[in-house]
Amino acid sequence: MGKEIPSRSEDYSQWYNELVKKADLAEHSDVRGCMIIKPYGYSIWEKMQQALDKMFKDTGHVNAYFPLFIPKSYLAKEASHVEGFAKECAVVTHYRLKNAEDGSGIMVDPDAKLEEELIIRPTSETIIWNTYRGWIQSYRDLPLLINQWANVVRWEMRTRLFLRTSEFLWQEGHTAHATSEEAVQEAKKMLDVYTDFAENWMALPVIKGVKTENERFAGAVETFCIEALMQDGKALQAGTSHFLGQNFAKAFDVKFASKEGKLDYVWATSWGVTTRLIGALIMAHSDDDGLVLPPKLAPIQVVIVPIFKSDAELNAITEKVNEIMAELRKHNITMKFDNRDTQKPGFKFAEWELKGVPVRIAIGPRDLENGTVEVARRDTKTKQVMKMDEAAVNVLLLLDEIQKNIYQKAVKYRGEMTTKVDSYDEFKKVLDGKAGFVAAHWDGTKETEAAIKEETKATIRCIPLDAAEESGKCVYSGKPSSRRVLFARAY
RNA sequence: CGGGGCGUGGCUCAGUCCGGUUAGAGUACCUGGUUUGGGACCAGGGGGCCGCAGGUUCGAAUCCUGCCGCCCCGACCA
Repeated sequence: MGKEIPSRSEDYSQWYNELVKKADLAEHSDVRGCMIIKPYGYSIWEKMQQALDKMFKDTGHVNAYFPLFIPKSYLAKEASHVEGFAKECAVVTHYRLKNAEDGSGIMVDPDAKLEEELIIRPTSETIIWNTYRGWIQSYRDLPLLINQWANVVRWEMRTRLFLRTSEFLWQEGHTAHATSEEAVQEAKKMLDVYTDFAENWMALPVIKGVKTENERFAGAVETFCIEALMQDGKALQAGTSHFLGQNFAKAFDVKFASKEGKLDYVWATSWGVTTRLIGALIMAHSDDDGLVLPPKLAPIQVVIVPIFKSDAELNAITEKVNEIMAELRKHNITMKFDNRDTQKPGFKFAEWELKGVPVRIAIGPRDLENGTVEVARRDTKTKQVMKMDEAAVNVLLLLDEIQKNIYQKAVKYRGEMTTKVDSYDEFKKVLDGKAGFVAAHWDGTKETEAAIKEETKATIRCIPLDAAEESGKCVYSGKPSSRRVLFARAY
């Protein structure tokens, strides 16, 4: 983009919006709060889906699909669940339109009112648990490990491309278990899967943790999460995994006969990640020139730009390019040979950098003469000339190196942006100054958490799972605390 | 729903305070030519009910009234 990443948060929002549009990822729809994901943006989601889906399968899960519509009465069955989602539900009340009698156009037919309203799913726990009742009778039916890829609708007041839209795409896993321990283990296992995905695919370091009661998912006993840090110093929840206890089993009367012949409610988990991850990817790695995509998720991993004056020259280059591409294709590298004659090389360089393609190969007459190619990497913006017959193998190594490098860069940034503080003054100073994660002692009460949120807009992102025991005093109340929790302003 | 900002060719905007020729620029687009190792240049061309409706005026993008829409900030949230 050739524009510096702004540090002020409003400017950062605008910069982000501009980047999303310029890189051809998505745009706002005319439909309230909805987003159109354009082909380039969607192809990143497809890459994410492929990787995640394989991880789910490898951990024993299978895919299924449940209805978009949820009868209102289902949603009402779990008290805290309905309370959590009631304010943001889209509701279907009628099933037919008709021509208005006064000729003013089309109108909702008042005679076509539904007896029971249907809610467009904001999440599928209720309809799935209503279904599970019929699927589970015995311990032999357990565990039930199902995932669904779907869209959901939450009527958000304020939307942002990818980070929060009225409709979004996600995957939601819903599992049923015979014991509490097994369910907790499942929730933690899926948190590990998300962590693995974030760090090794997205090159995004995350903190694994537990949510406080205030931030817990509506209907969960415990919410685990991964929290990431964006380049403007704000935190982003990148994924959640919930231990639901027996809440939904009780609400939907899902019992099983144990080996001992006793009847008991089953134990549940649910877990999900969304297209928000694309937003995370953008905000974690982009630089002044545009997107920086980790090679493992880049829809195009290598772009090849020929530099030519004549058709003859292009033909000679194409011959060499085909050899390199054939070699790379053996390793399942996705490539684009940008042989358009309508744009100049400099234009193409800038365009593919904006789109975050990790590696660019340029071949011109000079290279044909010397038997070389120019290889440029997106993350460091450096380039080197190398022998043509070594290009393929070097590019493979380079892709790995880029993947590691952007991860390391993000780790370093997060380290610099995580501050331990021991007083409330310091706490506020850090939040208003460099921002980022603030590790502080907290007395464990809702009231303190709410007061801090009210005064500073910072929330407890999580209680890190690996938080060391450390006695201290709550920065707000001065009461004793046994470990630090992570605060931040968040998306 | 509150606070701020904005609506002018596809996009980004100037012009509005202080009304006055045919409404401008950059960019994108089309044609021709020269170019091509970091976002090309020259020449020509097409494209506007200035958000909508009403009012004031000899005359409105500009002033007044109402409405609609969008963006940013906050409340809500993945």
